[in-house]
Amino acid sequence: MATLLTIGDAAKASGLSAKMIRHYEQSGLLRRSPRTDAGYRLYNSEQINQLRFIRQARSLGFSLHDIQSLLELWQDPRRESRAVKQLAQQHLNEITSKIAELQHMQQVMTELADSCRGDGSPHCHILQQLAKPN
Amino acid sequence: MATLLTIGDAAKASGLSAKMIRHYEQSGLLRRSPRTDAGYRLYNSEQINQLRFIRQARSLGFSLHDIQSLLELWQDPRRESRAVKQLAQQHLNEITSKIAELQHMQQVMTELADSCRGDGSPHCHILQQLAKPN
DNA sequence: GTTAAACCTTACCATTATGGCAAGGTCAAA
DNA sequence: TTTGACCTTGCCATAATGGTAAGGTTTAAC
Repeated sequence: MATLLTIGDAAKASGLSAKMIRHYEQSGLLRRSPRTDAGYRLYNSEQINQLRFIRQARSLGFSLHDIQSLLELWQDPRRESRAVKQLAQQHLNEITSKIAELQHMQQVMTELADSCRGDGSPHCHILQQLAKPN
Repeated sequence: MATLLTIGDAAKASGLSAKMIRHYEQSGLLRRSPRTDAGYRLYNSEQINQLRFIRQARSLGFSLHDIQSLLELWQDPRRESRAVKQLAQQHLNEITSKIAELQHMQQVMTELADSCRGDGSPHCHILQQLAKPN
């Protein structure tokens, strides 16, 4: 039984918002979905799987652009896993860079926060540091 | 000697782009700067210091919204360092959250990447995992 | 059978920080 | 005077998501 879901139910089933599902369709990530006579979008289980795929990839931080590639690879029986792994590795590298950047901020911010009394006096090492010419 | 710089030189002196300096002015972060008769913006050393302050706060990841507060505190001789520290601590918490989130992605992505052969075969654990109903 | 709630549709606006481009004015040096 | 390097404003774009508004549809209750 090809159960067809409207967008609200598809959203619940996939964990995405209806708003985003429409957006993905409009930006070419998803094919234009079949409609009822009234124009309501309808989703079958295959499409729900695709939505879940997108949600999981998003939760790993993949961009929609990368997800488009991942979807194409997923649906291509002649793909080479090399291509998938390369995308994954690139994304991993970006994640690692961002972590490093944030950790640097974290370190400096921790030092700054520790060096500020945080009381009723105006003296504040944080502001002093930010104001330093450097 | 109150040396006055045009926006390009102010940009070089502060490490910001001219575009962003204009944007900061337009969004209310900076007071509208004095102009020449021809309408060119002019910056004195105090304003250059303010620009540097902004750049350093940006490099620590503070939002422009927070920077507005920091600038106000900086310029208020009756500030309480408590207020500054609170902003810093909040920002630090956000950084820490983002790091945690990214580290989670990093861990999952590492496992996924490791589980993919990355060769010419179509078999790919990464795609399998993304496609899993979960 | 009508009505009301809960859906759905599209379209537009907002966010955040930054960059690009275009059309045009200004200034300085050759 | 011309030219190149500036400056101006204004508009558009990015990425992913949310909000709102105006209006059509479906379903359940009365």
